[in-house]
Order: sequence, then C-alpha cells, then structure tokens
Amino acid sequence: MPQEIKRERKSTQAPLSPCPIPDISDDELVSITVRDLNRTLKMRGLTREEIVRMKQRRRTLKNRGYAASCRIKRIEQKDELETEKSQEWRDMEVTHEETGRLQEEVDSLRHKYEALRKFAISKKIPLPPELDVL
Amino acid sequence: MPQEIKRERKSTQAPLSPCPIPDISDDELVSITVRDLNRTLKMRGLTREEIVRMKQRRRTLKNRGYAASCRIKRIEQKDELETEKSQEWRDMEVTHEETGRLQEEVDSLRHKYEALRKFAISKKIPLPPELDVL
DNA sequence: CTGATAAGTCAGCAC
DNA sequence: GTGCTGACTTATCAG
Repeated sequence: MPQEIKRERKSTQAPLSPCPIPDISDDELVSITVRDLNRTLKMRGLTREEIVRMKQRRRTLKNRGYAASCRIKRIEQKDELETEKSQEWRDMEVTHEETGRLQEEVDSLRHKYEALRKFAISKKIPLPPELDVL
Repeated sequence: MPQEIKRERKSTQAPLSPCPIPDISDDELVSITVRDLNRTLKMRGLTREEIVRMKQRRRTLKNRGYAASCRIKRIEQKDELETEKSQEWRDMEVTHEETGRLQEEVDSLRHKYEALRKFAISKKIPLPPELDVL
C-alpha cells in the first residue's frame, strides 16, 4: 500500500543560486511586483550579475508554483471525468429500471387486451377489424 | 494554437556526468545487463569513481524512460476515461430512444384497451370487474 | 536493483 | 513578463 505521507524533498532550494539578499524570503520574492523588486535591488546597490541571479531565482520560484498548479489541474480534471462517468452509470441504472417497468407494463396491457378480446369473443360479439388485433 | 513540434531539449545530456566510455551509447548503456556492464567496465580498467558515475548515468537514463512511460500511461488513462464516457453517452441515447418507444406503445395499448372497453359497453355487455379497469 | 511517481527545474510556446 | 506544459532529474516508495 502506498504511504500517504511523502517526506518533503531534501533541501530543494539548495541548488538554486545563493540568494544575494538574505532578507528576502522566497515567499516575498515571488509575491512582490517586478517594479518593487527592481526598486529594492537598486536601493541595495547590487551588481548586475546579482540582479540577474535574483530575477532568475524569482522566475524559478514562479515556475515551481506553475508546476504545482499544473499537476493539481490534471488531478482535478481526472476526478471530474471519473465523477461524470459514475454519474452517467447511475443515470443508466435508473433508465434501465424505467425500461424494465415500461416493458412489464406493455406485457401486462397486452395480456389484459387479449383477455378482454377473448371475453368479447366468448360472448359472440364480433369485433370491428381494427380492434381485433393487437 | 500550440505548435505540434517541440524542438529537442538543448543538449539534455550535457549536465550528466561526462561519459567515461564514449564507445557506449546511451541506448546501449541502458539496455545491457548489469552483469555485462560490470564485465565491460572491469575490462577497460576504469577507476572506482568512473564506475560509480557510469552506474549513475545508467540509472538516470533508466529513470528517463520510466518518466516517459509514466506520462504515456497518464495520457492513455485519460483517453480511456473519455472514450468510456462518450460510449456511455451513446448507450444512454439508445436507451432513451427505447424508453420513448415503450412509452408510445404503452399509450397506444391503453387507447386500444379503452376503445375495446367502450365498444363492449356500447353493446351493453357488462364487463367482469377485473376487465373493467385499466 | 527495478519501476513508478511526486515535486522541482528548464525549454519553449502563447498571450 | 506571466502562465502553462512536456521532458528531464531527483528523491522516495513498493516489490
């Protein structure tokens, strides 16, 4: 049986280029606007290379989120399909029951019609042709 | 509209540890048995570290294949669900048509039964109670 | 070890 | 620049 709990990835962020600004958490970096980020970077007088790395780190963090959304979306779509399928199965079941009921009703009506017809015949009553057949 | 053709990844293998044995292609490395691999590595007198890297490269290549299978499987399962769903939809359509036919037949039989009953009554024939109702 | 899969990284496309 | 997705790598789990 698959374990429910998968451990967190070991130090996933480690391989990312070391953050030149320890004060900014990943959460902050990924949330602030580009405008604010640029302002902050400029204020701290980072080198061009540091700025590039910071931008790249932001993009990577964003991508991490996109990937998660993508996987969640896939799972939801699959669940949706399965839900629709089992709903259709239930509908089918209901419809088949209805068909069964109707078929029984048809059979019953035919028998009653025959019974009535035979009763009339037994009384020597000639039936009009259109009523003499089922 | 998404392009059909995605370019090959740029030098996907580049980040892998450089292959210590250029004679062995990825395809070969991933196909041969562990036993044969070990024999070949020994024959060429590779260092322990080179052997470890070779093993790792083999594992990574295998994993690449597993990941591909996993993706294909996911797509096939999705297609399967969609196919089943549309098949159920068609079945449903057929069953509804059948229900419609049966309902018409029931109605028609009821009308005929009423017509027959009224005919009998018009002839002043008292019907047995069980035949006097629908 | 082998195979499968979740999470993360990266390339490339669309907007 | 932003968001998405296919392919790839890695960590982990089951067998």
